[in-house]
Amino acid sequence: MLAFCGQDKCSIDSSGRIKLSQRTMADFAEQPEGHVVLRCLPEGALAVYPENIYLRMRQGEPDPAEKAASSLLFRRTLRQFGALSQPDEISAQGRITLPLAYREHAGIKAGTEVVVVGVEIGLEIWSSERWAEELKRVNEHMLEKGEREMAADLVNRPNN
Amino acid sequence: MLAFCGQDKCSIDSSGRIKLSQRTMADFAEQPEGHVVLRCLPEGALAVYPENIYLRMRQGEPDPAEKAASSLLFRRTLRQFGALSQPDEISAQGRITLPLAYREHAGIKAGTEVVVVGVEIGLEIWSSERWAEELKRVNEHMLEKGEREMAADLVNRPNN
DNA sequence: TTGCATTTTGGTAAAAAATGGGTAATTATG
DNA sequence: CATAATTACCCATTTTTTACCAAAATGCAA
Repeated sequence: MLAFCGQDKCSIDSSGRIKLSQRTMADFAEQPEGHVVLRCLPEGALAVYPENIYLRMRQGEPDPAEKAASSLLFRRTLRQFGALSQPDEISAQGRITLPLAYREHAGIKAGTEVVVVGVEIGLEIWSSERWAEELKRVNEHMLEKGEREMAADLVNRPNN
Repeated sequence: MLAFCGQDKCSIDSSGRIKLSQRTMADFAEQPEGHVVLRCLPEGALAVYPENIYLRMRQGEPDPAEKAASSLLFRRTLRQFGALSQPDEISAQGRITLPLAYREHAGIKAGTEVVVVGVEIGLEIWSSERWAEELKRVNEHMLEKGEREMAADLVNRPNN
């Protein structure tokens, strides 16, 4: 029921772990043994997905080995998913450890504040600064789109 | 499930060996044979594939002898795989020895740091510097793609 | 063939890092 | 304002990593 939504602020401890809120833990509770998949997003944040969600994202190339042998582009694709995704688990106490390489990708330093954002199919973890920028960007995009909608309404359907 | 993924930093000892992480060793342990194939990639890194994956890469050629007789291009392909791939094995302690010629190809000096990268069908071993460049390139590509998506969203579907 | 020197391999101990748990402080709630 | 719940920080334990050393294997030359 309305899983994975809202925002939570929380802090990263010195070994790179965050404690999830009760609500968030409940959303992941169905996962066997707390297994989830962590993924680096190009926009500079980390995503946490339930395993089945990730598998659906990654559903398959028919013959990856043969393609990898001949195509550099395809090897990059494998690299992009392989290197930037890895299994992780949520501990019994609701903590999740973010590997160093992934923290660096997301611009998250140990001891700082992060924002945990629900994205309906899973979570995203943002550094506070980047999250503020992202929110701003999304908002501006929507406004711009609205402007264009208004303009189009004038042009296309003047008698409506 | 989700084998060969994530990134690990580790160092090469003075005789050119690296110690794989627990997770990586487990991924190889699931493979039918203990043998692996080492391969020099044109992008300047080394790949480590389970033997069965490598065989699948190479089984695409129906009649290599006949082709080799007539095609220079094909002979170059055979050369590329023959010379730049060789069997290797992972020791009982999870260590793998990289031959000097292969290390040089990948720009890896003894005693330095390398990054072990999962690529879903196997591993890749990169020098730290080259991996940073490769990651940057992959990321910038994805970002550029994202920007174009955003732009298209404004132009194409104003009523959406 | 034999002895020496060099490289390679496996093991071990010290260091570093990850993990789990507990407690104090802060925040939310009645 | 008091109580309860949550959070974050800290410390002890365990695991993993790394660097070093010894034994074995290999190659070379006398």
